[in-house]
Amino acid sequence: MISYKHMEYFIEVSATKQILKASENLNVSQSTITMAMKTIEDKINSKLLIRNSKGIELTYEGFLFLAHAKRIVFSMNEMLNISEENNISTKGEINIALSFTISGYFFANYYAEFIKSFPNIKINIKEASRSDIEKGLLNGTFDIGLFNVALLENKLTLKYETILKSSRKLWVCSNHKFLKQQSISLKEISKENYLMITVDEASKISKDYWDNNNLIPNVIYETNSIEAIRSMVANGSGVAILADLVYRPWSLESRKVEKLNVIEEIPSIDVGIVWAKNNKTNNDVLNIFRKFMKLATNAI
Amino acid sequence: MISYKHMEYFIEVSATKQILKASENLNVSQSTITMAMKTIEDKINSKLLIRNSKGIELTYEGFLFLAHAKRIVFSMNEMLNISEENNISTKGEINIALSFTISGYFFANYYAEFIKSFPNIKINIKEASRSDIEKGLLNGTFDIGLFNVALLENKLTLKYETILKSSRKLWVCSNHKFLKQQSISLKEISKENYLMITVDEASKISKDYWDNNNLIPNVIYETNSIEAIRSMVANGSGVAILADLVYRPWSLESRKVEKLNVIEEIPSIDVGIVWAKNNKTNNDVLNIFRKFMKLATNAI
DNA sequence: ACTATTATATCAATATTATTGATATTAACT
DNA sequence: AGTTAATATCAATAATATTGATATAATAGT
Repeated sequence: MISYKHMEYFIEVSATKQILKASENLNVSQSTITMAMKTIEDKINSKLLIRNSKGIELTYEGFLFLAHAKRIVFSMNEMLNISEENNISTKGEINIALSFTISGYFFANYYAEFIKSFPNIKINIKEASRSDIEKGLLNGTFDIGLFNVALLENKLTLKYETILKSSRKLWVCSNHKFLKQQSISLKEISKENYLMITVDEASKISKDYWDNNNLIPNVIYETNSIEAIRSMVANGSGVAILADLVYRPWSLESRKVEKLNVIEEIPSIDVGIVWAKNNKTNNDVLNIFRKFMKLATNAI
Repeated sequence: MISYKHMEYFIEVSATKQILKASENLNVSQSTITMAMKTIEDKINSKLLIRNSKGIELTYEGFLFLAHAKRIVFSMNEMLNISEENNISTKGEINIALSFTISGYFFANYYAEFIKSFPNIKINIKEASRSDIEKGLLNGTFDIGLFNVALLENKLTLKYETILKSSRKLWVCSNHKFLKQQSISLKEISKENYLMITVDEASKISKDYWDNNNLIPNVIYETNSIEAIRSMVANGSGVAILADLVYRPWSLESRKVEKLNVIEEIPSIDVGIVWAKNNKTNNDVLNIFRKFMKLATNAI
């Protein structure tokens, strides 16, 4: 089985361009490296190295493997240092503001894990509109905001990091004719009954991509409730374009909702963690929270 | 030694919350998992699981480990599929435009690797200003642009992905008094002789962060040449704020350049790969190039 | 054409590590 | 106190990694 060691070996071989030199740098025998390289190539099932009398060269697959290996070794090293962090006892308080969508469909899981892990950090949560969150961050009411940063206005005074991209798909009921098609265009969708979600400026974004394609959806219903749309889609009342973020596979009832890709470019929801550049709050605590959210959401 | 297997085990244990169930799902004995978990904890040197009579719970370290493990397993799976891609024989042509900085300090290595890996893809490279690149992408002259996307203007018609963030630091000579200081502020820098780089709209960005802090640098020299600045900094003629991207550890001469962090927030160079949404060029080729650049630059 | 040099490859012996099955231990219910 | 349902331990065994000695191959210099 390929191990962490194998990858360190491979990285050293790539760096030195010679199996022998790599083995010397790693304090193992040359045959160890030769064998290890062979093991990797067997498992990957493709040649990674071109051996010649001067040393080795990477194949394209080797180059790809190297990129992955470096990432893995990097991640591994971070893991090995986990024990040193030990900031579980950090005390403090953070005021967090969430947009409606983030609050309902994103934050709950992470919140539970966070308070379990950091019992001494008090989190105050408030739901607010994107513009109110931005104002609050700037006047110090909130320390951290979580919302769709595609809409961020105060780009000079607020900093952010995107932690999750969630693409928008077409939702249809389980016996919809679209399910038999290879591809679906906005033009076709414009002929269907369309359910418009209005929460968190979604209709503003929606207008943009319909306008860009010179089309108008046949809106039969407008609502702030994602659950309402889910039900209506499931029983065939219409279709909607919504982010994967708010999708839940159907559980209780028999009727299901299916997701389909749309040909045209539709912007994703970019969930971001936002803070004011000049925020003076206990920085340890903010850093822990930011780091936590990044790590948690990175976990594929 | 921790292996890939260990991580799969750990992920399954986290998912089932029980060592026994995990062992059944993985078709190994319960003691195998118990031992494997112990091996991991020994190597990481911290408890990852809280064992109780109902099963297990993750500690905070366990939660962090899980995030890493998932990423690693994901990366591993991608690696194992490397052999299937096999798009080395793809034929085509791409017109690429680079900003000056990217051309001189970033692209060369990747270019060599790319043409070696894809001998049947012809790459035409042109150096141009950021605004000319944007125009060229929109009118079809260029397929792909590489430049600092912090400056991107045509956000609606061009798409991009950031592939590298390079932060800006203060460069000083090796016997500079700043090297003895704990921290350096823009205010202190404003009293030094300052060397201003003007290439690729750098002075525009520079003006922004000096203005934001209500300070004016004492510019004694303006140049388009990063090499000129490097030499002048090295022999003590002045200091400069430049991106890590263009830093090279000194080699030939004895005088060196040192890099220091500045207290104030200074924007990074965000190297991005940019293309027109409506570009009709052979999409296989563009995808290969984009994927290649992402992978290559991701490799820490 | 020969030889010295500098690489990688092979292979059987050995060392290390992972896995197992049987059994012990533990904590929570009843 | 006894039952249940979980994890922990441990010595035997299986699987894997490493080694040292040796083979093979390509290149450069004469």
